[in-house]
Amino acid sequence: MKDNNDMPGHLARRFQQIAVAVFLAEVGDAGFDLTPVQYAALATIKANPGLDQVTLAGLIAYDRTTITGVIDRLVQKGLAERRASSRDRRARELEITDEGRRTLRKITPAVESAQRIMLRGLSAKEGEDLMRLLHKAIAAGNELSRAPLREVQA
Amino acid sequence: MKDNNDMPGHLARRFQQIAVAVFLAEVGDAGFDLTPVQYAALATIKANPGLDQVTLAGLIAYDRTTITGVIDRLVQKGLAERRASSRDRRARELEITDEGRRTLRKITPAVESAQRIMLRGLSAKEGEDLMRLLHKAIAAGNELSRAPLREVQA
DNA sequence: GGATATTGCTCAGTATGCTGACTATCAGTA
DNA sequence: TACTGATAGTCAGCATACTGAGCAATATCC
Repeated sequence: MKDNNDMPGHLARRFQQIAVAVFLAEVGDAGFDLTPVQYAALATIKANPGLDQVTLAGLIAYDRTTITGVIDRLVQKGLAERRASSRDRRARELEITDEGRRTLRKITPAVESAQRIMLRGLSAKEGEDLMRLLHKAIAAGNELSRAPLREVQA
Repeated sequence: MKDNNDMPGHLARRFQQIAVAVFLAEVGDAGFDLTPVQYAALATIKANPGLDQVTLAGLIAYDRTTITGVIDRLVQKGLAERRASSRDRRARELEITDEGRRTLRKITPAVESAQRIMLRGLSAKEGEDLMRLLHKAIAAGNELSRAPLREVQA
């Protein structure tokens, strides 16, 4: 019988599990309380001021029902703001706060350190290969999850 | 600013997200209601009859608090049994049921199909490379998560 | 043998992720 | 303008994962 550990799905789960643990440890040691998911959302809000929740979800491939709670927590921590859109009364425009900007800036070294640690078993070339292969597999499977990645339309 | 999509942590999350979606779709189409996590647990119980929950958790790198619920659901579906150990009254010995065995056998094609689909963007060699690199990164990071992989001691 | 430490398991609480349903709103069309 | 369909967001419910705490039982050490 094939070992679980030889299945890509199982390896995916395990790598993700380690990645999250490393991220939380590094960021926690730096004195911040922010999850990988919250970090990605906050960084994307900063890079795309005023975007709505669906667009944000598409940019980081989160489900729209997941993003609601993530933003709730960012708002609750004072890192982001959610306000009604004037163009479309269904939509909420998202903005990063000064506090959010400060947090992002100060947290960056820990985030970068985490990315290095989760690849620490690999050489530089192997790390690049892994990222390239993951990218390729993800691109091919993008439409297979309920929350595919969506580019911003011009 | 570095794009989220260039961070190994983000790629890990996305690949895992797709892997789970593909698994559920293939297994669901085959007429079964089993998650990737439940499948791995059930297959590991079958391969190691009578093992206790902590050992099971170690073999598939699940947290001990997570495994409780997973087993609850396997038992509830009639696929596994949990009974008190005679050697150690704290421990629960796990066994697969006939129904569980039948399910595992019938579900295998769908599981294998899912593994192929999640790598469909890659050539055979690229797929092997990805698995090898994931393996290596995971081995180096094994102790960094709360739920590391543990071999069975002889 | 008895105190102490460790271990197996469970539980409460929190954070992703998903399915499916629902409301409010907008867009296109007859 | 009224109808229809699509879209933005939320909610309830379920399944991982984790933190931290606790209980019961076993192991270890003096």
